[in-house]
Amino acid sequence: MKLTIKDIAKLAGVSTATVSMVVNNKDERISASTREKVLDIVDKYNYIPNRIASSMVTKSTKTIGLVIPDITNPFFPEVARGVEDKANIDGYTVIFCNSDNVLSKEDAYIDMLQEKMVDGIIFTASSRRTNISASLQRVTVPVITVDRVIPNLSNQGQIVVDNEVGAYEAVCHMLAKGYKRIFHITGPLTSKTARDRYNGYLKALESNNQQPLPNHLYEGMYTTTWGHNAIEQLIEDGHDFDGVFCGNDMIAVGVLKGLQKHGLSVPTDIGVVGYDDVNIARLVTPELTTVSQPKYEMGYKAAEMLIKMINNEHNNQSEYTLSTELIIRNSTRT
Amino acid sequence: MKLTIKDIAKLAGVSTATVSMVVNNKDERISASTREKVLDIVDKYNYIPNRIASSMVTKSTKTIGLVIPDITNPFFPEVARGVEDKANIDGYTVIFCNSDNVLSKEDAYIDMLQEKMVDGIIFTASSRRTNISASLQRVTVPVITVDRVIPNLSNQGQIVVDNEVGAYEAVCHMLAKGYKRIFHITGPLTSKTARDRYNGYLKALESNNQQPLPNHLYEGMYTTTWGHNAIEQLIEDGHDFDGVFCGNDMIAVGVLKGLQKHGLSVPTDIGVVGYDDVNIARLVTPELTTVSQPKYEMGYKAAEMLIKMINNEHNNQSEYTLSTELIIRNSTRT
DNA sequence: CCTTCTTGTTTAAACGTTTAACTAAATTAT
DNA sequence: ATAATTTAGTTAAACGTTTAAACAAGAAGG
Repeated sequence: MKLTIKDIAKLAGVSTATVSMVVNNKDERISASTREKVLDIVDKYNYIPNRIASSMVTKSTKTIGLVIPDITNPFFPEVARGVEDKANIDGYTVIFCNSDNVLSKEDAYIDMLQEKMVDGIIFTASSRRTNISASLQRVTVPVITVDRVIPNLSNQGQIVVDNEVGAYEAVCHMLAKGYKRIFHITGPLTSKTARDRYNGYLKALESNNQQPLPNHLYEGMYTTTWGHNAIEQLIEDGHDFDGVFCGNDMIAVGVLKGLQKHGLSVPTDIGVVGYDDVNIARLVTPELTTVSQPKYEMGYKAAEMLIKMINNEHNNQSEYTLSTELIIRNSTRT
Repeated sequence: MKLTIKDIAKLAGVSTATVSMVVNNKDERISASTREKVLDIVDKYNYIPNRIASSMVTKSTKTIGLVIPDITNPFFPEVARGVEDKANIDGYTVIFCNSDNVLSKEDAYIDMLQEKMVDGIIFTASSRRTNISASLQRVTVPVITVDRVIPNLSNQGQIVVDNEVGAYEAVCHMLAKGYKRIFHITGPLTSKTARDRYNGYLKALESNNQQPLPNHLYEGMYTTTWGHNAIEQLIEDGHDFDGVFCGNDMIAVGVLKGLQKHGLSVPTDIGVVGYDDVNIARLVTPELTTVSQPKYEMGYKAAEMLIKMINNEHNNQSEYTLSTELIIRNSTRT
């Protein structure tokens, strides 16, 4: 039988107000003896306050929603962990939702979260989301978008990463190591993220006085399979190349496999650089040189910013830019 | 301004009961015209029902808690995804919690989930949890333990995997391929999981008329680092070996790296087998032969079982055993 | 000794739903 | 025409908290 505050009040011979005050440490005005009496009963009967009921009156659920494409994608566990850690520190709880980058699923989740009265939402939207939807329009709580921006959404904070600089540095590194004919294999250029990386690549070539090669761009998916296919294609196309800069690590791993299959040695013949620095990057052979994104920090900062917005300690339209770090391993020459 | 059911009722010129009935499709007794009138207003004003308030009266939050050690461990994202998918199908929402295998964190989360009135909990407990804690004792909702069992916990369903058979088959495969001196590198034997795998290993030797080698067991952590260290140690110890069966894939990856460093070729000189079949297994070189655990299905089944228990469609003390599958890749001879 | 403060506690309304019990009107049965 | 039944909707209590306002009793001030 679950005990309520009323039961405890009766057992302790006080009012529910008193019990409420002592269990919430709002007990400046409560005498020490009463406090102890109440606490004894609470302990003895294992009283568990019903936060649903408190939420009704306080209008705060201490819950935030996290909408990501897919926790199974190695990029997201760390982000999620960052979110959860910061949330937990501040007494928040995280509801997590996998949208598979499907707009209708995203919207359904947004509605669900609103119904559950979350205090705020952290959202990595599909790159196909070109404008605000009805569900998003209904959102009244603060939203932090991470790595993606939702056009026309108010009450939005943003966590972004400087992808252009990250890509720029990576490609400069390749050029510095003597790779001269570098191709770019990437995911869909519909996302700003992908375009920024591509631009960084182009700028690096430019500032090293190189013309981009003809047909230097292979656009596909963010998967190992695509990486593998793309490099096969590239070889088949008869291109003369000695480097490939990849849109993410999964692609790079596929590229590594493809090159290996064709007996091309990395890093001696060909240099390969990935993006993200997922755990796999350190485990493949050769270990992958890659641009590390601060995944955990992205999640952590997102939660931090969101909580500040929830508490009105933060202006409503703000942006936080994190930077990347080039991790040099063994898929590029030393 | 957020509208409540009262506002909608007033706008539609009906009672809140009527609105409630139509938005919940309990409207057999409502006339078509009234229903339409209400629905129009609901649409027009973007009414979002407050599920917190409903929960108060229905005593069901349609929320479940998921407590795992660490989403960052590549084993768990798939489990979590399985849970979330099934939960979502049935209209449940998932609160996720990372315990880092720390008992006090586990307990704190269990308490928190109870306070938030979750309808049930899915729990992968630390292997150090040898008995039921005060927090667990307070739990009144159903709990499904996955891959771990909590002694003396009532109202518990269990999802387990037949690890002994999985290990047995793996080691039999190695023996069949001609590996004769197989060592076992694993994580802490405090968990039943680890012990079952070890027993499977021993049984396989036995049924192939082999004595276990002296000092055949290296017990450490479930990490790449430990795998690497252990194999170094093993080599240093001067053991004559031609195979290693690993407690999980992370260890196996470390072993692969160590072997490579010492110029030992896999699978020709040495056979290596992992356990779990995390995504990395397919990406290392050589691709890892491993025992696949049905991770997604474990999560999915756990959610399914939990939801059945919540709806009292399932007996309270039940167990579901899933089986493993040996995935033969290139770290063992063909 | 009366008034005013202070301290400690209680009262009761409010939060936004659901739902059992009730009612009024319309229909059917007798 | 009246009673019984059906249909369509309403009323009001309940869920378990928090918290502003009220209150009672004792202490201090004049």
